[in-house]
Amino acid sequence: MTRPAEADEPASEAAAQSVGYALSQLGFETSRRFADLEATVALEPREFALLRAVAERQGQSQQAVAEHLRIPTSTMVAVVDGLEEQGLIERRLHASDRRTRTLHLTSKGSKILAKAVSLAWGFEREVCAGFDESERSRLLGLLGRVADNIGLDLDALPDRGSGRRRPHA
Amino acid sequence: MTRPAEADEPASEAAAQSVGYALSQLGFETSRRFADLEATVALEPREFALLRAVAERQGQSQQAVAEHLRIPTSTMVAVVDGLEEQGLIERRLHASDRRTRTLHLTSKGSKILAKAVSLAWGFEREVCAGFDESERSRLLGLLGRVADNIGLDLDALPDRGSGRRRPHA
DNA sequence: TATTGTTATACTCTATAACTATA
DNA sequence: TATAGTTATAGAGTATAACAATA
Repeated sequence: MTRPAEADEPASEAAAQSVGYALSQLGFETSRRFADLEATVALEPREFALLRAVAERQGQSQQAVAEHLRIPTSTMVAVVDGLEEQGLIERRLHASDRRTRTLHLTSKGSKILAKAVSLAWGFEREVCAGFDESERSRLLGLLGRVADNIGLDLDALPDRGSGRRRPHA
Repeated sequence: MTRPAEADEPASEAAAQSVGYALSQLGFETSRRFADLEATVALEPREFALLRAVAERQGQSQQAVAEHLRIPTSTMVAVVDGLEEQGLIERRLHASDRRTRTLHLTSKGSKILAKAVSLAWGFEREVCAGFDESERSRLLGLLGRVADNIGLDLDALPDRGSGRRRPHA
């Protein structure tokens, strides 16, 4: 970036011209929209994430999935409870270790997950409406460079620090 | 975008190739980094926003600023209390209406704001490291189109719904 | 003694609504 | 009666740590 770096540049003009601000706003809004969309199939984002994690390799222990998702086990219990009540996953006893519970997708859970994934792709199409393939990959490339700049691994699972974060403004 | 839209595309591969996911992750992370950075001058993001709003036109009523920032007046009180305790702004009595308090930046507040703005620009340079001017404006242009696609006005102040939002994953 | 999962609890953040003092 | 600001309160969400069963 070549933009001037005067410290006393009018703060009010910074917003529209700032990549950081734009990313913050877009991230907040896309998360919100995505959550609203998944609510259509009665899933919260983290429930969606959990379903995907379980689908990826069924029979994982509850703790293994919790670590994968980087949520504390106490939270994990509540999320699993909810999904089990909805009949989307089920806890089973581990073959040899009776302390651990393995997680499995039910057929209903599998159907809901398929719908949820479909919704997610629909959202992606909405986000990228009017982009041809080269534009979309260019955008992904630029975003990847930004991620590198701030040391974020886009392929990794989110590292939710100690909680909530608001868009800066 | 021209990407195929199969509903049952492997969810695990979606992440890295998805603009929505990338935006969500980047937005979360940039917000976090920005907050950490502003903490350097003992400011939270919304305190920074409040300082900017007051600086933009001093003497506004507390309520006017609250509406501008879209935060409930009860929250506003707490934020103003904090900034006043730090000596960055001060409440004054309105000339003619003794119910309202007008907000003013102190000289200390002005200095801190200048530092905070400088930090924000430094962060922007970090985010856009290695980008030449045309790349940066291309990125801003693409992000602007995404914002249009989802009906987000990047020039407007954030509309924080009923609270926290996590990156979808 | 260590580990899996569970429960209890305490904390932060936010918003709603009651309250006061003015108008 | 309406409005600016304040205070009180209740809810959601989270994490920490005590706990029970098993290894």
